[in-house]
Formats: sequence, C-alpha cells, structure tokens
Amino acid sequence: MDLGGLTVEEYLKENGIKPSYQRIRIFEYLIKNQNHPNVDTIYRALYKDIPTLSRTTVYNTMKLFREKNITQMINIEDTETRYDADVSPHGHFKCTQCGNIFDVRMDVSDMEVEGLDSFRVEETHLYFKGTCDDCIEEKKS
Amino acid sequence: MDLGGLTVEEYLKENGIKPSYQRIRIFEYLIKNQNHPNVDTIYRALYKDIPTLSRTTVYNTMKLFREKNITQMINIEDTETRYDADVSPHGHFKCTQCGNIFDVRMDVSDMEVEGLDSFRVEETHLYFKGTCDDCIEEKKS
DNA sequence: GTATCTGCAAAACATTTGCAATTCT
DNA sequence: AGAATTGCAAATGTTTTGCAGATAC
Repeated sequence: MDLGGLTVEEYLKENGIKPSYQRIRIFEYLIKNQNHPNVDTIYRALYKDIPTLSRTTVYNTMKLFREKNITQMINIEDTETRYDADVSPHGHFKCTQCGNIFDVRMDVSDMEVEGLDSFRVEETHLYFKGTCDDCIEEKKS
Repeated sequence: MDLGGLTVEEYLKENGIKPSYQRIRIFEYLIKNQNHPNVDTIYRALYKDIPTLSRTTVYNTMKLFREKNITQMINIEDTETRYDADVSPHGHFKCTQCGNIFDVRMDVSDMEVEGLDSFRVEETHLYFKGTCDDCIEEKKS
C-alpha cells in the first residue's frame, strides 16, 4: 500500500477525514496488516494498545472510510464484512479452510461481460472461494 | 430455468433431497420468481398460501439446497443473503436504488486472472453495483 | 414404529442507534 | 464555548439452536 508519499494523517485529511487518534490508528492497522480484517479483528488488535477503544468507534470509522472511498467492503460470507484499504480494482480469493483472504490481481478490461449496457456500473466485485496452497499441503501430510 | 424436463419433485429427489411439501413450494418459488429473493421474501410470499410455514423452515431448506448445490448464495450486502436457483456460472448486477438484482451473463473462460495458480478454486463470484436503467429514467423525469 | 421434518421460542451474533461524556480547536 | 468525536448501553435485524410435536415411509 502506497499513500503517494503522504503520512496517514495527511492522507486522511486529503480525503476529507479529520485525523483523530483512533482513525489514524485504525487506518494504520489496515495498511500494515493486509489481512482484510473484519471489525472485531481490528478492535482486538488495537484494544491492547488503546484500552478505551470501543467497537462502535471501529464501526463508525469503517463507515466513514467507506463513504470517503479510502476503503472497500468485502462481502464474501454472509456472517462477516471485511475491509480492504486497497481500493484499486482487484479481486479476492478466500480459503474456506483457514479463512484467509488473498488479493488477486485482475484486469477488468479483459472481462467480456454481456448485458451491462443498460446499467450504470459503479462498483465491480470479483472473488473466488476454495482452498489455498498451504491448506492443500497440510491435508497431504 | 430448466430442470431438464423434470418436475420439481423429481428434481429434488434427483439431487438427494426428500421432496416435502414445503421444500417443493420453496423451490417452485425460486424458479418461478427469478428475483433473487432473501429468506424473508420467500417466507412472506409463501405464508399467504401456507400459514403454518415458519421462517426456520425456510432457513433450514435454503441451507439444505445450498449443501446439495441446487441453489447458490448471493452475498452483495452485508445485511442480507439472497438466493438463486440458477447455479450455472453467471454474474449479478444489483441496483442500489431499487434493490433489484439482475442476472449478468459472463464467460468465465474469458477472464484472465493472474495469481490463482496456487489456489484450488471451487467457486467464482462476480457482481456489480450501480443504478439500473429504470431508476436512471425515473430520476430524469 | 422409527427416522426425518417442521416450527415455535429463545439464543446468538453482527451491526446500528441514542445519548451523555470527552476531546479538539 | 462550540462542534465533532468517542464510547457505553440498549435496540435491531438476521440467522442459528434446542426441542417438542407432527409427518412420512
């Protein structure tokens, strides 16, 4: 993740977000841990350092980040929403064994999709589910 | 939707599902109404005819259908899971105005995706979000 | 007659809301 | 001081679970 040479604080300001302590820490977490976390994972990780942090603040912050377009939502399972600070067009692969989500580079321009003429497309989401290499190896041994 | 000349009852049996009255009615609803309904929509529609029906049964049934691979889950919003009795590979477009979901034909073989070599892919999901033609027209007038 | 299926009520879980206390400028 | 932000507690909405009664083969 590259913020174009900006600090997190500058990047947030640039995108119309007041850089509060919590918001900076949450965004820092997102770019340092490219693990596509859900709200609870973010909360637990930061709670160690910021014991006053509440889940509500994480929810509020993720909602704000989404509105300002500096994160995208990943809805693969119905049970949890995960987040990605990389908003460039790319896909995801979720391993159903370990639960990890991996980035998948994709060239949307390659995609020949019929029947989209009558729609104004604002978002494109592509994801795969299956088993990752590590989990395949694990089963063999 | 084509069941290959089978009745719903035969189709369910064929797929290892005991064709109870509720299951038949639910599956019939899915193939007659290609509206990608959520559990509540299915429940409300059938409740008129089957007043003893419970949401639990709809949930149970949808879980069973998924396991037997005669429906697929559509997770576009974090708030609701929707279902499709068409399990052939295709994408979806959700209009954020009216909430309708439309099928989008796609040829997966056209898709050039890098970095999937190390994964065993079991499912591919493609969806778009935006505004449909009807809702664009509506705003103009 | 025994397995399975259904459906009620309660529980579980993620997310949102209302509001009071806190923080920042 | 005034506006925005935080965080608690309660509410909401969806889905799951436990279990008793009904149904089917």
